[in-house]
Amino acid sequence: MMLLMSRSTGGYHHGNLQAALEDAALDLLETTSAAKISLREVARRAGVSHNAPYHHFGDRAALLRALGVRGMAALLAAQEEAVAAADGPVERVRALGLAYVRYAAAHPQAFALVFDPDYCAAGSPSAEMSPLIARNEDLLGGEVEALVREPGYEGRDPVALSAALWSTVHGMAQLVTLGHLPLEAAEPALDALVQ
Amino acid sequence: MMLLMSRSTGGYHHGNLQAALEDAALDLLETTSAAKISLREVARRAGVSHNAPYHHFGDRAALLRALGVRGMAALLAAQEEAVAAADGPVERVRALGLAYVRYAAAHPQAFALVFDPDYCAAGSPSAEMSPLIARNEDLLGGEVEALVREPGYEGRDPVALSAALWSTVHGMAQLVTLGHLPLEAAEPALDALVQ
DNA sequence: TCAAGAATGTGGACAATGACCAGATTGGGC
DNA sequence: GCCCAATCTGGTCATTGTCCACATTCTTGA
Repeated sequence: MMLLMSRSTGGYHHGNLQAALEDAALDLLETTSAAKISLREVARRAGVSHNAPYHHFGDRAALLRALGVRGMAALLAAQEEAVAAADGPVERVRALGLAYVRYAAAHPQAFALVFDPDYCAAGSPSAEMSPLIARNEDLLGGEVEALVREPGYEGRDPVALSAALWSTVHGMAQLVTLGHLPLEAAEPALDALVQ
Repeated sequence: MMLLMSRSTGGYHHGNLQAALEDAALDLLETTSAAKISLREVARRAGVSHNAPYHHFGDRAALLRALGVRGMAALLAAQEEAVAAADGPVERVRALGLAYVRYAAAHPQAFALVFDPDYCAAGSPSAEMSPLIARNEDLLGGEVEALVREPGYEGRDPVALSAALWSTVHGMAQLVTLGHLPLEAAEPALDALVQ
């Protein structure tokens, strides 16, 4: 019995160190880039020895990969929520893109981690990451399928259009988080393509 | 006399260590991400002690910033060359975008470094980086000015369109270098927006 | 019930690294 | 020709990732 207890103080055993480490690292990720997060600092924040994390993550990269999965899940959830709240094919695609950009702007380090090839390489995604990526591609693909049946978009290749739209919102997210583009410029820029 | 000598062997003084360090680091950048490049390894490759680089670069980040400037210059040159070789406003914008993506595909680590906030923050660009960024924005902005006078693009806001196109090609470059999008998909995707 | 044994924790160790210091070597300007 | 600044060297230190041996606790099965 007593699954998933969270007795976080006192005992020799932490109780739920895995989640505590991810939480501590996620906290650090609010203000620090993934490259600068040290496993030892995370362990210190969780109140355990510098070696305890190795019983839950094979190495530093594994912890960051787990954070990447969390970030991807949050990014996907933000898009799904925005799509569900929007009316009409054009408006749904617009909402999806804006949600993508806004998530990146709100959590720049987490967003960067999701697409950091040092930890989350697209070539060999983790077992947890793969389905999230697939769901995201399906989400966008489905909305674009509906879009190309709208007047003004008929006859466009949905595959090429999906790739173009993903590129656009991803680039926007990058440029906004980097400071090359103000967040307020994202919406009019997106409207310049999806009017 | 004898400015810029390059006596690279023998003497206690290298002769042109600054450039040699950048070259060595640039070599490493062909196969290794910026985050994994160590100053000591660069010094080893240049055949000097682990401390020599500090006489030419304040710290590790300064060396990587210098590489970022080189990368940005190369990215800009690739675009300028492509634009000069293309005919007509639409075709020039297309060529510019493809050059951007192709440069990234050819030099993924260098491209990533140019936009790595840990080294090349957009908020406080170095004195060498600023004019390059400005030139790149002018280049794109000028081509888009010409584009919006073309049939099919009249009346579009050139500022919003510039931001959108930069976002698109930048996102494409990211997704291609990350492996989320095959390079061959870039051209048709770009054509889905700039037909 | 209670004794393995698996999980999970601790501290110690080691190599690599970034950064600083003092001192050696060199070269150009007076 | 001499001095000073630029350049390069080795030494040192704190931090980090990772491995090892060992301690503690939980669980499981006889």
